[in-house]
Amino acid sequence: MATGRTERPAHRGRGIPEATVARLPLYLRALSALSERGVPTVSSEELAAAAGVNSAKLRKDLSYLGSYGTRGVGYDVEYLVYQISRELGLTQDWPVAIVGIGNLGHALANYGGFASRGFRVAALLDADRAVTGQRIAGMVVRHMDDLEQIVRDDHVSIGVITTPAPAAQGVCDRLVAAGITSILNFAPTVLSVPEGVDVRKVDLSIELQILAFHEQRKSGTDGVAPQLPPAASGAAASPVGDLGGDLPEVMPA
Amino acid sequence: MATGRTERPAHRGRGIPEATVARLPLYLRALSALSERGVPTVSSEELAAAAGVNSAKLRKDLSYLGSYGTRGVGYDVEYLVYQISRELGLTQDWPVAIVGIGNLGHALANYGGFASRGFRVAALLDADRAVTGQRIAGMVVRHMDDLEQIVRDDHVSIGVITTPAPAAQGVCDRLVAAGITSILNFAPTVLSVPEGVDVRKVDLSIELQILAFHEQRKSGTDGVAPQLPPAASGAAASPVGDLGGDLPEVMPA
DNA sequence: TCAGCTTTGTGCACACGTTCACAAAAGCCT
DNA sequence: AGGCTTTTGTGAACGTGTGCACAAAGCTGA
Repeated sequence: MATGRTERPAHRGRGIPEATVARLPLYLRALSALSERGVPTVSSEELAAAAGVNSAKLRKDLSYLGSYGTRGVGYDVEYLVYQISRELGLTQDWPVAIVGIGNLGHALANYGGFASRGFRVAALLDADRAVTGQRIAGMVVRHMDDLEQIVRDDHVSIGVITTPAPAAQGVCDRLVAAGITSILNFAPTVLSVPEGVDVRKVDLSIELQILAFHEQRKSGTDGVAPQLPPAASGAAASPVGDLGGDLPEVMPA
Repeated sequence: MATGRTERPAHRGRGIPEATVARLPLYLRALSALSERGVPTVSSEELAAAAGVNSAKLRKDLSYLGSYGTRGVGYDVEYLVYQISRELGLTQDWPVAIVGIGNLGHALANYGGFASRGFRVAALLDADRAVTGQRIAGMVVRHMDDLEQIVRDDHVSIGVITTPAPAAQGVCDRLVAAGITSILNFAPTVLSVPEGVDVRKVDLSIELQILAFHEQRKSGTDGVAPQLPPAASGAAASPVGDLGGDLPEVMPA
């Protein structure tokens, strides 16, 4: 690599691997705990254990940020907290808007973890007039009609979608139209967004299904239902009793 | 996208790659929607679009389950729903216990998505006597003291931890001791478990931090804070405002 | 100053995951 | 029947992520 006006420590050049980015918050959390306990320095071995990864991976991850360790000693806790925070962009304020104040939205509004690390719930929104106006976690729930204005006035940069699945794409479109480029989606739906908009999803149902898969493997209950004969593939009727009947798409609001 | 990750060798003998397993629920959801609309067959292209992946990946994923498609035609929707359900172990019942009935536990207990696909909330548990005895979503909240008995009697196979972070490891240990080998952890902590126990985590704070990282990149606000001089490394005060003051561990319970 | 010990940073090899691109299969039409 | 069209299933190339193992760097003590 040559031309780049790299006024930065080595690697910062072009991009930290995505897998590394996903682990930085883990390291940050472990470091914060150490910081609170007044621990001044930590070795890659110790920090890795606290974060639940192996030490080589941790060292490689940190090396993408720069050479912030001291050989023979370890890493300075406070300094590393700062460097990771800066890299993740947590040294600035991130106003968040939660759209869809049902059970989950309600829980998130009261969620302590939200307020930390630079994230701040700037607005609660809902489309239902029976909900708007209520006070939750010290905030008044606003109506979706005000979305664009709220995003603009409060400089909201991250939208959290906790609506029922059928409403999610519509909400997403409005958020994007209002200028938001980062979305955290709790609705069990695939959102389509234009290039440049980041969507991350948190999907309870999917996590459970993955667990079920492994659980089945473990209990050897694997083939409980005898492998259905490949039979006439074109067969019309669902081979399975009811399973086809299918679920009500989740989120009873 | 939730984080989680179940560490595992992956392609073990007759195994399905972990990345594929994580997508099967997505396909299943898309197929269920098609099924409801009465669509009889679907091409890899269409299904891939509905699931938000590319078609080659989808075909390869499905090929791990077997050859369930018909060239020139596509896949039989009902049949594929069954095959994926069976592979994921959703043709059987999975009783779930939710431990920690704070805001989030409460929301999950009422969460419709839980009930679908073979998952069934079998028990709600809490350590606080002020909470136990309450009825939530038609169920009585039981005390942690009854955990072992409940797991045994109701054949609970999956534990969901929604306690404050400091309590999570203890709860986890008890779940494992009671024989549970699949845990979904919402508490912002790294859980350590013995070999053979699967833990997946859902961590709101981490997801937000990952979004913030990308958001920062996009808005070019990157280097706002000037590179802190390496300075006296042992510096006491956290260079960042309050960041160090780690979060109040979630869930005001 | 120098030997000895600790721990980082990273080159390298390998495992895993994604994408391309195409032959083979299946249905359809004349 | 045979050619044409569609679409699957998969080999192979490529990219990303992981883990080992070790040289280099820094500290400590004599």
